[in-house]
Amino acid sequence: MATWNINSLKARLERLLAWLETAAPDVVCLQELKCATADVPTEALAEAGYATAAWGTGRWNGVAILSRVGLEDVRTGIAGQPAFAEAIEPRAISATCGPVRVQSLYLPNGRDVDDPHFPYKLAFLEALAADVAADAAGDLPFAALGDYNICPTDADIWDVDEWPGTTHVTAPERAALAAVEAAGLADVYPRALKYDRPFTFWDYRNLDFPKNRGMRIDLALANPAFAKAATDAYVDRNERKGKGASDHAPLVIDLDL
DNA sequence: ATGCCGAAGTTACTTCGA
Repeated sequence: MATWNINSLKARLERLLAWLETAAPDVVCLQELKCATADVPTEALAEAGYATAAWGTGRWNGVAILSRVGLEDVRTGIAGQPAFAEAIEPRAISATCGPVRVQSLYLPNGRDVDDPHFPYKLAFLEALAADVAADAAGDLPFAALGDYNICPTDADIWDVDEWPGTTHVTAPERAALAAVEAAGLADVYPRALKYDRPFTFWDYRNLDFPKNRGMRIDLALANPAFAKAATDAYVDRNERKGKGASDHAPLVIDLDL
């Protein structure tokens, strides 16, 4: 099982297909497709062995679930999902893949604490907390995976004092995230493949990746049945290397089900 | 080696991301 903000499905397709072959995940949650549903390369993914459920509207946002173990009961969006600029954005999709149910999430960035995008982010999290409650309490292994655009603690950013903006680390965002977890989901904390902290995002600018100026903002929030089945979790930082990389690395979770 | 931002709509520049 994996979650990965690929920052454009079209631009990342070759790397995605190569990664699917080497990492061989059964289920992958993708975010930031940056293409419309009709433009999702479902045939190429099918040739790689994966069924695809996707929701995208164009150049921004977009989420998908890839699965080679079944893909049933697909649902787009979340209950009570708030709109932004009068649009319901493609930021959530969920499906049952064999023995697990997963939700692929791309939370709003927030932009700035004074920007309308910030209360939108908090409202989205509030709706999410209610949306996941039933699955969180259920017996079926369930996880809400994706780019939450929040560092849960100060340890989840290279240096909180250097963070030039104010979003991603504020108390209201962390409280809203805690409310999602309070619905019955636990943060599946991954191990780092290098250095001591499992960052999942490094900005393209300022040599942030070579200097390991990263953030852990891609999370897997799991219900007890899912968390109990997790035997390992890590961030595949090798996928952040080289030309044509996404600015996020995949978060991979091994499950024994 | 991990290397100084990238994607996409539109067409020279803009918006967005975290």
